[in-house]
Amino acid sequence: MLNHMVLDRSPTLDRVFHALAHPARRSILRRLSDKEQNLSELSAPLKMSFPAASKHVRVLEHAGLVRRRIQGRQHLCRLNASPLKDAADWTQGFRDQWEKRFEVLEELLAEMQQKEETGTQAKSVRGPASK
Amino acid sequence: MLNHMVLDRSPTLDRVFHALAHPARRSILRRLSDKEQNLSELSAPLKMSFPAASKHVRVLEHAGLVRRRIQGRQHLCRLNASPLKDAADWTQGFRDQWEKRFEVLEELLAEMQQKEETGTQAKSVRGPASK
DNA sequence: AGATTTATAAACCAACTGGTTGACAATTCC
DNA sequence: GGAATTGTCAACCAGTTGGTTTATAAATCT
Repeated sequence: MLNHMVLDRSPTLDRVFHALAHPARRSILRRLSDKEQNLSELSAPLKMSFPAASKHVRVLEHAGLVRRRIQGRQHLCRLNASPLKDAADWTQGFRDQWEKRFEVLEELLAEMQQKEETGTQAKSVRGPASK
Repeated sequence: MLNHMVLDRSPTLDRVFHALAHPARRSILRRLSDKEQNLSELSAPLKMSFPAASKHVRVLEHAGLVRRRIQGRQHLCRLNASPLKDAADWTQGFRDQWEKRFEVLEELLAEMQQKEETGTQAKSVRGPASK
């Protein structure tokens, strides 16, 4: 456990992960990675009312993932990806874990080869695995 | 926009990101990356009742991040990190975005150097970048 | 057998989410 | 000036979250 528990208490990560936990908001982020867009454009493809979409954008804003710039009657939104990096960094802290299964496979393979080499005697060719 | 909107509609990602959006649950995951632990051990450092901690573990389970194995009266929990990889992959899709600021800086730097080299004549030194 | 440990279940609660509709304000188009 | 576009706000609502407490079940210890 390299990181202390206190590092998991991060209101920022709370907000970012929560923001990512809704498909509509992920869709908005995706589309913003292309180009700046106003609320009407962002809400158009979503199957919900305009105010609902507007709320989702606000959630993204509060998570620091979206910045808005008002120009006339339009609110132009652009992506701010740096909080996404924080989220990515947090999850990457577990990379060893999800790669571990390869280690296990390698171990198993090594074990099988080991047994094959010492092969000739019939008994104990395949015992119940390591444990 | 390389990925379609439909790819953002993923109940699995919904559950994983939602699971990560609470500090207690992130703390649990962290501690499980060390070793298998039962519910009492997991709940001990959390400032909440045992049933509350138990509920958090269940949320992690439903997100596929934790597997439990009952042994006597203890429920031993272990981490299953593969859904974390999915989350990491999703966020990594924005890596270009949060690295873009460096590109901009590099461009700016290049432009400044350009101007310094060609010194005397000011115009048409660099058109607007690639795109 | 009785006490302790480990965990679930149920009832309850306040707060928040995610959606709706309707009214309104400001900007831009004709 | 009047109409259309863009967006906010407020009220409302059903469902979920995140926590509590109390009661209960099952396994283990003495």
